[in-house]
Amino acid sequence: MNKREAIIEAAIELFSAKGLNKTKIADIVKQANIAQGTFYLYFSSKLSVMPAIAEVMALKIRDEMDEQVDRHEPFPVQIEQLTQAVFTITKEYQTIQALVYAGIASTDHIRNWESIYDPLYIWVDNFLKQAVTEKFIPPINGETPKMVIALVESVAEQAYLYDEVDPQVARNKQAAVVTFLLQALKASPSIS
Amino acid sequence: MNKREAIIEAAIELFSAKGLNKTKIADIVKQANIAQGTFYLYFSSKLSVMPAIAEVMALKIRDEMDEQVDRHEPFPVQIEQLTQAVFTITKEYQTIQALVYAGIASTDHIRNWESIYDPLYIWVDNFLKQAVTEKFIPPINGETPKMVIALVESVAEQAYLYDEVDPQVARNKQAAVVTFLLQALKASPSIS
Amino acid sequence: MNKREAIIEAAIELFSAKGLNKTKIADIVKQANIAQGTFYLYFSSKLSVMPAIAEVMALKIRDEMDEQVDRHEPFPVQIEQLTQAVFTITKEYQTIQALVYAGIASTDHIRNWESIYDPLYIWVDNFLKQAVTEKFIPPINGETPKMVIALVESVAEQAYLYDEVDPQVARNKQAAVVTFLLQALKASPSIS
Amino acid sequence: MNKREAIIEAAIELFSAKGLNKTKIADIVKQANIAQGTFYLYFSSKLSVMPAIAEVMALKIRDEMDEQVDRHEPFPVQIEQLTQAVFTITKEYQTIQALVYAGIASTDHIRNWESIYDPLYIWVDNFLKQAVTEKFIPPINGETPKMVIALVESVAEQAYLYDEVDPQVARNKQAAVVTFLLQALKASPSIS
DNA sequence: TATGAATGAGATTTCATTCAT
DNA sequence: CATGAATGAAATCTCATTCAT
Repeated sequence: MNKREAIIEAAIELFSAKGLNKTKIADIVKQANIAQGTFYLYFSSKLSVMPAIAEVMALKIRDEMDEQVDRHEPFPVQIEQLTQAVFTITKEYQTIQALVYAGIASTDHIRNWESIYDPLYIWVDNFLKQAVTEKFIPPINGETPKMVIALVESVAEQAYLYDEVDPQVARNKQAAVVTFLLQALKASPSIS
Repeated sequence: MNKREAIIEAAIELFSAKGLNKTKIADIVKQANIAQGTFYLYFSSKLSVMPAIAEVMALKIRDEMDEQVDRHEPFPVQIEQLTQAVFTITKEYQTIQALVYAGIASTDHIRNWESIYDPLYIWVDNFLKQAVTEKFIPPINGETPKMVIALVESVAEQAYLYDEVDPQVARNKQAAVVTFLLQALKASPSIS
Repeated sequence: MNKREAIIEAAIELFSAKGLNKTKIADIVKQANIAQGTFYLYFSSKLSVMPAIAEVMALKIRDEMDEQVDRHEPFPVQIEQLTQAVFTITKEYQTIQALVYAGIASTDHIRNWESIYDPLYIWVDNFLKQAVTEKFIPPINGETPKMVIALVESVAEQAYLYDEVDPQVARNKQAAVVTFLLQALKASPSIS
Repeated sequence: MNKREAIIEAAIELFSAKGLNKTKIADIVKQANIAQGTFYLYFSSKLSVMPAIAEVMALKIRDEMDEQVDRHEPFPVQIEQLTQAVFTITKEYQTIQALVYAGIASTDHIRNWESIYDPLYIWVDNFLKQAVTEKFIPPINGETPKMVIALVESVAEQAYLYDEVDPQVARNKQAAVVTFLLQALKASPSIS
């Protein structure tokens, strides 16, 4: 079994559950079933795992979108599917997005951090451009993909972090963000 | 002199400058000019200061909005002023904003998060409702104020977090978020 | 209300319940309903309360003996009543006897510590001498009173400290110590 | 070299010399020649060393008895030798004995106290049973071994705890406890 | 590569004591 | 006499990191 991946997986799980500060390297190695010293063969410190985590998380969201979004559906449905993908991942991995920020804030500017999120940005960018091509929405600004992701992630976090118990609350928030997004993107009313 | 406030102020200053992990309680008490033990009369740990900081930050943003937004201007201008307020505070307290987010998310004092941000939510809610009254925008969803804040904060963080030197980038992002917001709110085109 | 006594009473209760080390002066003053600083008007330190406690405890045991022992009963019954008195107090104030030792061991030899226990020794000494006079037992050694007290206290502590749950165990131990004592004192078989 | 044993040995030495409160964990690790953190690999706190110390002390007393008691001597002599063993160890480890007692009573690790003293109880139990077999004493109660130990330990502590300079006092107490015990055990008068 | 006991610097935390009110 | 917030020295404890195996 790949120990590097085991570390990343363990770190994601523990950071999600206990937060960055309360997770000790001792916890990570225990969870990953490796020896204390082995950690340092793959990473130089706790924070140095963060970029790898961010990368994995970005891919998880992208793949979830890829899986859930059906390009044959009307555009508003696709938008709903897209938000659903983010909500699903956020629910499973709680606060990882905030932790990524924490990682950035705690580090002395990691190079090309943004590029780690590129696969996700590119996917959403393509998604929106195709919608433009298909005349579902008017041409978009270059910042739009990032804003779409940021918005949906923020709402998803608020849905699961603070209101966790009631699933209806999450559904309301998701509906609201879908509407908000469709308006922001000036989506043509679907013919349905 | 209020020692509790001195601690919060010192913590904001030091967390901004050195980050959460590199700031020691010893640093905070030194900065606040109090004894080591006095810290524990007011807070139980370093992280337990975060909610108080979040409260202060929410008020800072609200007050900045209150100051910058001119209700006599056309609505799109007001939206620009509102985003400007968030960008101003985010720029000044770069890391604190991410830290509030992540720091709080990393602890278990999260429960009252929503109430901490209430003053800000209420301000934006009133702001939008007045815009509805004045027919600048159609009636809004209850989740809209939170989405507006979340969106603008996310974009502002992305603008300033990554050590980007170019101020033009921030300006672009701000312009993009203003446009995005106006569309999402279905603001009537200003007459200008 | 007498604050000095309030402190002693609070200390007995807390030392019994939490032990010497885990009891803080802050706990004592809280329990005694006085201010932190007030403690130092009556005692110079936590340990300096110990002699006062020992004094109170010795008197408690003596008074309990005085109350329970009926001089008109046959001697073996009186011995049983005497042990009963010790068991009663030990049960109520758990480990105080051991704590008194701890106090001694933690201090740099308190003067005339033994004299604090004098009232109890004297009572038992008188009790035994009367039994000698009444020919219940042959003449006793000067150390006997202390040995009687030490033995009964030790057994009582073992009864309540480690075997606490089962009341039958305590009863067995008490019966055993009564028999043991009667033999040690060479008590004449009672006529019953 | 076994670090756990080094810690226990160092703790015994230092608690004897300086008492429980004045002995710091820093002192123990220095004496044991290990690093500060290593202490916590073996014990969770200063007090949690006490049960281990108690175990060692019980074994010391048992071994001393085993060495001093000569089964070929008349029974009263053996009893004297047995008490002598306790007095010897108590004199050598004055404060430790009281500390074991009080220290253990002050914590919550008490549960296994009886099992810790088991080796000693078993030795005395065997000793007394052999005396029964050899008709030196009539059959004994199950509690008797514990009472014998408790009594002799209490008297020995009283003899040495209060800094009494006069060795004659200790000798008197020992003689008294021997007589007391022989009577309690209903030992047949030796033929001498 | 992999291990995990050991390290020890440096962090957090405690709490007896003081002192201005 | 009484108070209790403030103190800060000194303690406990943590945990990232190392290194001999």
